[in-house]
Amino acid sequence: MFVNSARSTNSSSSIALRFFAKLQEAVAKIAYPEEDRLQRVERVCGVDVAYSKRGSAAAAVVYDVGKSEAVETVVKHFVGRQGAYIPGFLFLREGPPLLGVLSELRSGFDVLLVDGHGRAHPRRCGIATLLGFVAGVASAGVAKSILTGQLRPVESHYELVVDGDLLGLSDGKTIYSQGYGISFNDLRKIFSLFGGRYPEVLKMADRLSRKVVEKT
DNA sequence: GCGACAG
DNA sequence: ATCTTGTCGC
Repeated sequence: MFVNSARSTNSSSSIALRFFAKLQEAVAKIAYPEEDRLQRVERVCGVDVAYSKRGSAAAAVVYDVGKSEAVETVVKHFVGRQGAYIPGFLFLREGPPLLGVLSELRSGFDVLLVDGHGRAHPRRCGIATLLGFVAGVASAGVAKSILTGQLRPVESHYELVVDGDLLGLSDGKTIYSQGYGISFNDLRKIFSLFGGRYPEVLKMADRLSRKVVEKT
């Protein structure tokens, strides 16, 4: 399977991208429950990918929030140049390697944290949502910059809104949004749990993936 | 047509 | 994401 990516990055430029866009729209329709689903958030799993010209490395870290320590770690190195990054289709680039490390994890966790957006996406289905759906686990997106929408101050934090839709929560820097199988209220719990900041578990996954890929 | 555009 | 020197602040 190939996807046009050279000059054009919009969803109407390629038949394949139009298909994937439809997939995102379909998953968005069944990903966000109204009722709360997260009973507890004691263990979280953070995933990230790092690159070099020769290849890439994906890391998954299961982390005990109460003890503030990693429970299990998995890293996989992939040889070869990765596919191009296309705005709105990050999952095409990072989905496969992330699914790879997740499948090797033996520890369980309450929610998957993905470096990127979930519902805060043009089609309401970023990599956090799609990865959670494919892996069959509850998930949330944690991004370092906005893809769509704007921040508006509310109380002591910010809300990410677009056309009147509430898509995420932010501390002004990091943006949290619903992934697969969690309500907005569940997202609030997660946001509060990490004080709205970039979670340590994702920093660990970031450092680990970079460490492995740099020696390539 | 123009600008924006997770990582 | 990665590349990459200097610089501001604790």
